[in-house]
Amino acid sequence: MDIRQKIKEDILNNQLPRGLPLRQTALSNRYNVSRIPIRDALLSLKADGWLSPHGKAGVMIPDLHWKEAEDLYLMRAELECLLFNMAFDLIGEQEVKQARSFLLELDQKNLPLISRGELNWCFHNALYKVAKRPTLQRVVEGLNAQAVRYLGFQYGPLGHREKSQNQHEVLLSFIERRDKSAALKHLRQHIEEAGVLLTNYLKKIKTE
Amino acid sequence: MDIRQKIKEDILNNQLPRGLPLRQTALSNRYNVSRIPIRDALLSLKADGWLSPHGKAGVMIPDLHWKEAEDLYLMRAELECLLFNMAFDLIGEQEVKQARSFLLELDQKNLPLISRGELNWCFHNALYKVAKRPTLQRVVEGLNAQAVRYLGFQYGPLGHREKSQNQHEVLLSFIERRDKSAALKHLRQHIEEAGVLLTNYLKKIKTE
DNA sequence: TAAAATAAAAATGTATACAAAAATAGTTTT
DNA sequence: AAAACTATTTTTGTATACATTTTTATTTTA
Repeated sequence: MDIRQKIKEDILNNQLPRGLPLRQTALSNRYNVSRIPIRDALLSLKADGWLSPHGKAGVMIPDLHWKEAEDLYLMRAELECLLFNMAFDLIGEQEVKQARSFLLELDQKNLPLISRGELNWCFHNALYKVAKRPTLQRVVEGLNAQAVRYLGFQYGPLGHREKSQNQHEVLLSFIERRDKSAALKHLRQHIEEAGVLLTNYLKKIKTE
Repeated sequence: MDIRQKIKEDILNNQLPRGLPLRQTALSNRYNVSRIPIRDALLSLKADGWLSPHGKAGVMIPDLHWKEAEDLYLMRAELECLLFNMAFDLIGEQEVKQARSFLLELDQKNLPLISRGELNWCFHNALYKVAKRPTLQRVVEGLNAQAVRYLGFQYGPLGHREKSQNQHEVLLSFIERRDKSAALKHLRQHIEEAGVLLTNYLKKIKTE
């Protein structure tokens, strides 16, 4: 597996220090590769919002912040509805079937967070991809990837797994009935609700 | 100046071959640096949508496509209105003044395209930044940076410079009158109009 | 002749070595 | 004692060298 992915997992599982600078040499020892691929990974993760600058040259793992979560979910709501709207008429049985298969995988317990994030994106993307809008799709994919940093709360203290799965099912049923406006409205609510729950939780634990 | 920026300029000015793979060695000779910083720049530009994959490992300069332009401007319209809405009540004389100074710079003739792109972003950002929403701002900045690839059309055959400048002025006057809903509506129209003009033009020259 | 397989080449990816820059510790000065 | 400067150490950035992969050209086979 590639370094970038390993670092993301280690960030999610709190295996790397938060706030302190990540040292390329230390990471190159940890993952048994030279500094070059480490450097690549750090630059790339910084560009994707998984790392932030530390001082003039270093990078660090940024804190999770309600403002970031809120922004990510606000953007997801707007852009995914835009994309879903473009896709809707082109979604066929094929896509619904594929989406359902990802849903089934998501039902597994003890799935690593990063896999949950990927599968969740695969579900949504199975519906979006028929729109054939690569640029919009790429941005939306990036937002979903960033939101993964917050998944520990959703599947942990917020216990949002079951509700989210139900909403996914309902979305598919609206699609099968070809009820576009209901599907759109439901998708927006699905995203907004997750965002509000997460944001409020983050605000709360901040003040405590 | 850093390599990344130079490559962007050379892409805009058609100094590099479109569609063909960009060879790291060739670029390292062209810019008189080793392959490592070239590689960094190519990876980073690929992540930002300025380059696309070519084959299994290489990168190339992607064609300009109406679909991409349309997506970029649709996203800009949604997200910038979101951000502007958050910023509006916090925009003071300071910010309007700063925005106007960028507008003045944009009035210069014979400004390189890449500078026009930067100044245009600076104008918008001068208004957005008071919202203090780094995540949303970063995504919007990325969209603006991608849209720069299409600026050659806007300032060339479309001759959209003057109109755009007028719209910027009108936006500032709505802000000074503290007319939020008019300002918001106008910002959306400003972005959507630019998008529609660009998209239609790209569609047209495609079929000719 | 076209397709598949193989061999040669050229390109990218990674490791190590070195240069430049940044961070730290120590010293001096006020 | 605090601030400012200097020297040292550490860290990142870049160059060169090597390994691996990918691409291209050639040959073989159907």
